Amino acid sequence: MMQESGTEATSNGPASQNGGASMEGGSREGRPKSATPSVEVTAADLLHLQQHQALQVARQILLQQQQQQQQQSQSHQLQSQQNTGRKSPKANDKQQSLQVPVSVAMMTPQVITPQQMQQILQQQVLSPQQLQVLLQQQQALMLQQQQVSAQQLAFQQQLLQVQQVQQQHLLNLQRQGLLTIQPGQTGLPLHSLTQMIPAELQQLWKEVTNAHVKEEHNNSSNNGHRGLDLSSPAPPKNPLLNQHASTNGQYMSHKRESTLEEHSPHSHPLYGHGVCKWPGCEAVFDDFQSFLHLNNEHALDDRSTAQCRVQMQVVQQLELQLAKDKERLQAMMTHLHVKSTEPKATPQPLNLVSNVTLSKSAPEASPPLSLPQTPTTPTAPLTPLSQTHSVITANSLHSVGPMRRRYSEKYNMPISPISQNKEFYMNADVRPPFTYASLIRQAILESPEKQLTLNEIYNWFTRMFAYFRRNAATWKNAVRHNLSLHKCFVRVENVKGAVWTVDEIEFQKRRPQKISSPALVKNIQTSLGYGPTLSAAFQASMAENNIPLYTTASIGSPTLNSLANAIREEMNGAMDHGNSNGSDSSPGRSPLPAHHISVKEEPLDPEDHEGPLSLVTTANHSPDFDHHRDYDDDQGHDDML
DNA sequence: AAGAGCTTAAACACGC
DNA sequence: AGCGTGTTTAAGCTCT
Repeated sequence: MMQESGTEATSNGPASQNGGASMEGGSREGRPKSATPSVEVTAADLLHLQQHQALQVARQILLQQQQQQQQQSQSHQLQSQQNTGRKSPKANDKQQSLQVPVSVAMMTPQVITPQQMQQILQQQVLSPQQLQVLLQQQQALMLQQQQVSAQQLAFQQQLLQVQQVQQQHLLNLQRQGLLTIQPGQTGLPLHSLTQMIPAELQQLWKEVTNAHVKEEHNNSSNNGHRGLDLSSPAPPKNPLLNQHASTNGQYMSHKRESTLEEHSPHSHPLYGHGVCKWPGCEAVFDDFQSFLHLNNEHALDDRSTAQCRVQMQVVQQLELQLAKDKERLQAMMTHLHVKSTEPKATPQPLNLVSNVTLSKSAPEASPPLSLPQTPTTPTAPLTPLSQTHSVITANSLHSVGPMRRRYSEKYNMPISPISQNKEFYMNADVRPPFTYASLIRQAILESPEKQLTLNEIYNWFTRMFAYFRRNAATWKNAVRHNLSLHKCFVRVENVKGAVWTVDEIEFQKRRPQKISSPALVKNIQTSLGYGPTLSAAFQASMAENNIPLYTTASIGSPTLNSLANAIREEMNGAMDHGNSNGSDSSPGRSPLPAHHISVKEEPLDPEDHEGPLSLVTTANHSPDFDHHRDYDDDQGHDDML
């Protein structure tokens, strides 16, 4: 597949200068050497990610299906029950998945739980057809077309609401070039997304659908494979279905119209400021009447369905992220002993605190810095932004990312979240946003004895970062180079040979790089971008936040995410000045060429003390990768040369 | 524009 | 001779 080529290119050899690295690194870094167009790579990677995701989803669905099958015998009985008691029982997963969205949407649109969303999403991710099939099933069961219609309508409404929230994100993404959706072809990306599903997924799908479909639908005999083909309109299997399912065009149009009508004149969730807010569609309409294009352009079809799915995913991710950010905020406030004026979310603020204390150097605990005020303020603004972060799964990211972004390192703030990052970097071929020095330090500090042999350091790199599983010659050379170059790394002769240790004082002395406001602003702008390829900053922020860019779904979020991060960073930066510490080191060149965003993350997860690097693992308190610095730095020596 | 930090590449030395 | 480990130097970038 495309991605393959892209990936391969990347993975190629280190031999050629950056070989693989160059592609990723090169392009990302904007180095002249790499010839690979970053854009292409990005696209390919995205696809790759999408596939991964699709596979996962497929597996999940398969499981669900299996469960369902087991319950098949009961299904018939349940079917009758469905008509009456929907809320109840989850006797039948499948049915539930089908009904949940609908029924829930109708009653309490916003109350849909993540799980429900997930279910819906999963089902849909595979294919719109599946959704349709499900709907058909219901219909067949109910034999009440009206009901079906109502359900779809409700479902759509739900989707619309969700979209309303996320709409902007998608648009931003598009602007960045991540999504090349154009007004006319709103759904292309999505299509590609679903269409790119690998053979493996197809098989899975077949298994699932065949088993399911055959058993339940005699007439659907050969549709099993269709699920994947989102691009093609779903062939009507069920007469009833055809009426609306295939319709997209008309039947749904009617429905949609009614939907529109339901909204007060000139006000529709998908219509704002004279622009159609449908994801990827920025069609301009002078008047609300014209906006009826919604019925034509965004009727129920594969494309729209796929978009809805994506949107749902986005929302889901955002919800998760929001929850996280709330937690983070709470933790921050708790840590700073600031009484929150707002009702914040969950507790568990301790995390942050604990982290701090954990850091060995923490002692100096850096004065919480002068953040005091920040916390409160940020809340409001951040909230919205924070939503952006999509919490995605590690694997989803694509490797295109820019390599190192040191931003986060610069500031003393603990960087992001990370427990997830850990996994993220372990699985995603994404370059961690830290300098080699920082990574090496981390590796050493994580070791029980705070010392490692060169080979152990290598192993740590490969173990913790998928990115370092290739181009060994390149990064190993860099590791050695850094060990020798930086005073902070001390070689100690050992019985067995030599081991490397870290001289924290020296490490802290490293000159920190701060990002001035102007720069920050600039970064933000670029990241918001309107830049062609997904801005490095953007990626960086994602990486640090653990946000994989995965699917197009998350698409929109990143932008905001980076913005949010940038803001946070700025705040941090301000504080930073106070305590300069540079701990962090690393300024490495951020590979992000022109734009970077300094993403600084804050501590969010308790577990993650560290930034992206956080590696994980270390379950033990990691030596504070970042915290450390954060706090230590204050010591005063700082650097700033 | 200069200086600094970082990454990458590469040459070279040493020891096993 | 080959490989791993270390050290250095140099070039190219980005950021301040």
